[in-house]
Amino acid sequence: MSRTVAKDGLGGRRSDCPINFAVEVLGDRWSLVILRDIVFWGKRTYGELLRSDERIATNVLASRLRHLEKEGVIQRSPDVHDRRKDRYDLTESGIALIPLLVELTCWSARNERWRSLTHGGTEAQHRFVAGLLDARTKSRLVRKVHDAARRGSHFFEGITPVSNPRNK
Amino acid sequence: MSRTVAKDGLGGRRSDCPINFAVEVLGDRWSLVILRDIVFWGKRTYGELLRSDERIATNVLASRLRHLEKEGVIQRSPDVHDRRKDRYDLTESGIALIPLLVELTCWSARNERWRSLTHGGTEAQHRFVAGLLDARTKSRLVRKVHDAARRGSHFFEGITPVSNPRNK
DNA sequence: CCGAATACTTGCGTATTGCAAGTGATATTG
DNA sequence: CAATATCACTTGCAATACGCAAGTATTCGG
Repeated sequence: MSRTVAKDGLGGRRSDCPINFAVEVLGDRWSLVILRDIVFWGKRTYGELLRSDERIATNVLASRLRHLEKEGVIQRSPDVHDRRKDRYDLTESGIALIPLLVELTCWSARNERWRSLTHGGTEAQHRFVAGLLDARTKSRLVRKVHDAARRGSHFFEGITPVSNPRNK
Repeated sequence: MSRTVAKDGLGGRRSDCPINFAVEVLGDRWSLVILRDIVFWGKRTYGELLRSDERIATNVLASRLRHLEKEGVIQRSPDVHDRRKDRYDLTESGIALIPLLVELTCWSARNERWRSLTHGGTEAQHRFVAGLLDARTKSRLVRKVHDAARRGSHFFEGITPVSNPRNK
């Protein structure tokens, strides 16, 4: 018996368009920010994700995590060492989002409105963003982020983040 | 005199993160769908954009167009041939979003949940999506979409779209 | 056993989206 | 030139999503 899909064949989606599909999975104010924290900073628990620079509300985080799990982008599992905790790991489909996250970064990196903001963060972050402006370096970086994710690790491994000044 | 920015240097943004920046510009249920119609189908007027496959509500379209204009992604101008109409054209910043739109398409193209939907559309659309699965073809396609946009044209020029069966 | 940590839920106010109808200006038709 | 159609919206209202503060159940460490 195959997966249940409405008789229009769209399974409740607004259309069969691949861009619309991605928008229905990721098109909100938080999903991609959550995935950023998982991919680049290795956050894996609810509490870690809650402490994002952008200060996501606790009920919204819960709602987005369920959504992303339902869409097959992340997978929840109990933490074996601490039974209070759950882990949220990327699925294959989630790992496949890395080029998209890089492309978002790349677009902002070339955007004047973004560049005119005050930028904090670590040296590693600045070098990453600067590297994306060169095509060769960029594809090398995508591979690195990808490899880290496959190892169950994350890109800024070993780097201590510097938090948003607003959150002091 | 420089553009006014709040004293935190973030100009009202939630953080200085480039991914968050892109999310604040594009992270909603409609912005990328509107840009898809402009880039791939050459829609330029309010009425054309209103007739999207996904059936955007008229007030929401008005709101999103103002938002995208304010964010510098599109530019509004009166139609010289018909004074009832306005044109919405991509800015440089909007053209720079093409790789992102392609990446969204690419992710869905590899996603089983998307592939299991019933797919309509034209032969040209199917060939485009299939082409994205090969890296060489993909970068050639990005260039083609880009070139069309620079000419003030669009990728599926001359192709008549087939509409969503839901909208009959 | 007890206080702290963790992953949530609940309640409530505001903002965004969805739906249907209406409006004023311009273009087209007879 | 008058009637009608087209076009880009606006308005009103309901439903959903988001933001904020507080509370709860379970587990951990001591």
